[in-house]
Amino acid sequence: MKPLQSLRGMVDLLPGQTPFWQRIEATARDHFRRAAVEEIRTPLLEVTELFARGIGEATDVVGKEMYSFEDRGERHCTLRPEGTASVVRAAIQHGLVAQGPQRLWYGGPMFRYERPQAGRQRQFHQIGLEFLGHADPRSDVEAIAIAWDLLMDLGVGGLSLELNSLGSSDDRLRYRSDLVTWLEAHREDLDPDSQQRISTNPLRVLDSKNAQTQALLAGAPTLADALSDESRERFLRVRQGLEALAIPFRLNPRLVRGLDYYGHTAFEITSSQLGAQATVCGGGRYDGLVEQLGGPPTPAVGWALGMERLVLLLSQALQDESAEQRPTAAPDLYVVSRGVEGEAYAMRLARQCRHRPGEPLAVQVDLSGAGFDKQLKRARRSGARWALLLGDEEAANGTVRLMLLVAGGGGRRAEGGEIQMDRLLSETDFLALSIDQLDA
RNA sequence: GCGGGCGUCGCCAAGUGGUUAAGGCAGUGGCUUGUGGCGCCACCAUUCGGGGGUUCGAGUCCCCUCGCUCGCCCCA
Repeated sequence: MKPLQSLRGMVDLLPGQTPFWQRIEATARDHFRRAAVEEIRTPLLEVTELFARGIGEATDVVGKEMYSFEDRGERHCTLRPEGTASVVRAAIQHGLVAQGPQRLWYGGPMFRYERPQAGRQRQFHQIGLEFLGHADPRSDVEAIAIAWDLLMDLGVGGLSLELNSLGSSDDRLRYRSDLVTWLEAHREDLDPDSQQRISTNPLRVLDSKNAQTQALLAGAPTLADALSDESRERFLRVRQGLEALAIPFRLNPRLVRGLDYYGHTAFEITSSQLGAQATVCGGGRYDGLVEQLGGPPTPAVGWALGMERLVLLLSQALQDESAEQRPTAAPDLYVVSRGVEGEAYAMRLARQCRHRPGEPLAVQVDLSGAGFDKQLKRARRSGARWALLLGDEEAANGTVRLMLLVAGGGGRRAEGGEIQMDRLLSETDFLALSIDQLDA
């Protein structure tokens, strides 16, 4: 029988990886809690129309990247390609926006049918933040600040924040026609992709990666010049807000978001260490979306960050750190036992250690029944600080032999001592014990 | 959707048309039911991602396909 495989672009996270994910998730949770942002969870599956209307029919995401199908009730369903549309839908459906401004975050898998490459999969994971009902430029600033602080706290270096204003929808409409006029006049000098985009999505020509096109664009009308006084003032206040918080940013007049719902503030946090898919976090303002999805007119701002890309950066950043600092799931205690009485004693003791008053220990019991040296070898490899050695003798007199497994000289060395069982269970600072504090 | 590179054991990896597919790590069992980063012994790919073809003979050449990977597109 042929072994089954996961679908293309669907990735398993093995135990060696999950500690990185847990660290990011825990840090994010903590930052959201401290910023009074509440969690919302929405279904992975939504009606297709939500994304078609929310993200935009003409976008690549909707046009060719969605996992869409009909369910048994002939409903048109889509595995969510992003989180914002669902959050907005849920907020409208449950009348959240009517109850005042919402500060929400979400996390979980998203699905886009794309060709996998570095930092891009078909099932990928995002953590996102959405502020609904805030129009003040300070809400843009705070949203960005939360993302920035979170990434800084994770110790991911080499990041830069790029910022732009897309203006109001009127600004963009006006600019769009100016730009199309200009692009048509220079059609011959553009790369084929960009020529194509004049009719499909002219703003995207701005962030073309073609060097010749980029050089040519120096003479094109800029979005900044097309902004109304009001939009300009708004953008200024966002920049001043970031400066006041000492968050460094770089203005990028070419920064254009791919989803239709963005306007005014648009930003990306990118890393130089990621290859082609360099954006770790992206977001901006989307004042029209709530209304477009059938809700009351509601200003909004938000962002999403890509977990896979962040994990990539985090594991790079931690490569230089010592093994001790890297996140692992190593137990505190590895229990080695032999003999009928000893093995029973081990099971009992392990359970008691896991429920120790004050300081429960993470305990792994060796269940192999192999010889002591084999079990000890595994104890060393488990990464545990201590090994407990239990046999019938210890079971009989209520002692345990304790072995310190310390790092050093390229491996883990063990030094032994003895400790009474009640002390093992009551010692308040067990994990900090050193070998000479043992009973024998 | 388009282009480049690559697929030999869980991981790393030799092999480039000739008979039985190196080796290392990990794993399992033993020497050894009782002690320390060991050591020794044994086991661990009827088969080289899959399918066709060329050939007396294919892991090695050709075609298709699947997958991985990097880039384009796009995006987080």
